[in-house]
Amino acid sequence: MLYAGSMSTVPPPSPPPQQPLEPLELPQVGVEIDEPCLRADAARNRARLLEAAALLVAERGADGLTMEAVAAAAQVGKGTVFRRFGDRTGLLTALLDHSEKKFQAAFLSGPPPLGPGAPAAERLRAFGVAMLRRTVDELELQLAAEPCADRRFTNPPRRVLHHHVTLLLREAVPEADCDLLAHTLMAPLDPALVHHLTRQSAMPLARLESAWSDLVDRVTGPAASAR
Amino acid sequence: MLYAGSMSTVPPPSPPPQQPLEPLELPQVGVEIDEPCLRADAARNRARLLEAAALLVAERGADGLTMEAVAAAAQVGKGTVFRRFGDRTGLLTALLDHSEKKFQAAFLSGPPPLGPGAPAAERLRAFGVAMLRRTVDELELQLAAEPCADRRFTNPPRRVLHHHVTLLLREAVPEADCDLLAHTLMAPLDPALVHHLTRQSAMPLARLESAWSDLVDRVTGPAASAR
DNA sequence: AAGAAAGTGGACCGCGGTCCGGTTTAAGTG
DNA sequence: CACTTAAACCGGACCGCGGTCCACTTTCTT
Repeated sequence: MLYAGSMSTVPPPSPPPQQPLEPLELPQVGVEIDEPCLRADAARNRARLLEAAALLVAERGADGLTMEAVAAAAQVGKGTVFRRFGDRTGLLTALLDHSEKKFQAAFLSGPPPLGPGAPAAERLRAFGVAMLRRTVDELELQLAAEPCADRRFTNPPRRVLHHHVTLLLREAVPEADCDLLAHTLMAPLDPALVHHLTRQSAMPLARLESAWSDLVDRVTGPAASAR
Repeated sequence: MLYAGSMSTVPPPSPPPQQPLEPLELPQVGVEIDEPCLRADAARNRARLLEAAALLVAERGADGLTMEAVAAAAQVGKGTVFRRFGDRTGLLTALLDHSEKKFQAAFLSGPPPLGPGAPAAERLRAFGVAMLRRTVDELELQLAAEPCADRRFTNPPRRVLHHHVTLLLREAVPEADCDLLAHTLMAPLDPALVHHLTRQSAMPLARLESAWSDLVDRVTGPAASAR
């Protein structure tokens, strides 16, 4: 439970409560969040849905994953799917949750150079490479799970990654605007871009990796005081 | 006519031809493309549609822009809207076309430092600032017009911008992988990010601008030969 | 046992996108 | 100019999907 992935239900389904301030807590590294602990039937249906979804994706591709289809395959009402996962993106995200947590564990507490122990710049290099590999592996799902426009920077997994990069940057280049720099740095790891480059432009993964490395060098290098 | 904006109909509407190779020519800077020159009624309807669309956006916001609504407002069939603009994104893009062309003209042939005549790094700085301003101005439309995932890097306007940045980078840092670097550099100008930062995080525009400037410095600076 | 909370499911809605029979336009042709 | 014809265009019925809603059922607690 590194960031309270989609193991949990979509926040408070709907009814009364809604903390007025800090509606979304910045996911602290390694924080534990009490899982809502679903009711028996709900948990059963959740499992069935995930299983059915994975099956559907496997045999028809991510585009073939229809909310209605997955509901039918799991012998469950359509409304149940939405109650559990919020929307289509939520379902896709849940499918990626496993790998997401593994990845988080790797860079939060795994062995160097990805995990703590190595110098920041080196960790950044390792981070990009690992991320690229993971993205390529799950390209189809990652692409399908990408939320549309206004939620692209608001979803928890993304915020965890961004937060991590920000911390590393603060260590490597304390004088920079690390928050913004982190956003920039993460751009070449974006699934949509990776897809465009590797699939539509047939660019070898190695080139992406070396470009990432160069980028880290440039960014963590001296802050050319030009201008 | 800088890149054959959406003044033209969606490519060849549908029927027979389809050049097997180079289905989308990289928009050369300043290239002219013969406009299909619509039939009289088609041109009239196109104008009406754009007018109606602009009106609808003005009074109900970009989210209120429905293909059916704009068709009705222009007293035209729904099919016509799709035939003319391909899809919703196409319509939104057409609405932005005017400003797009103006912007292109500014950095392709306008006065320095945005246009030719200034050193590359300086042009890059100007480019980012201008782009940020424009994006903030038309945030709502830009956001709504953003194509989903797999077409985000394939649309002509984006390619023109990317091409331009690539050229400037080649001038400023010939030893780098300028194609990829351009993608990275353009990330902080992405409408979705700008929206997230300025609207959802209340970050002042000035900070984005200065971060851009710093970024250009870092990127065009010495390629720290670490590693 | 009984009430409250949580969960369920399928009818329903709106919108983006497709399709195809009918209509209009524009370029020949006598 | 009148007429013909083929291509371009039009429009609205139609489809599928994502998402909502709410009356009903199941589970949990005491």
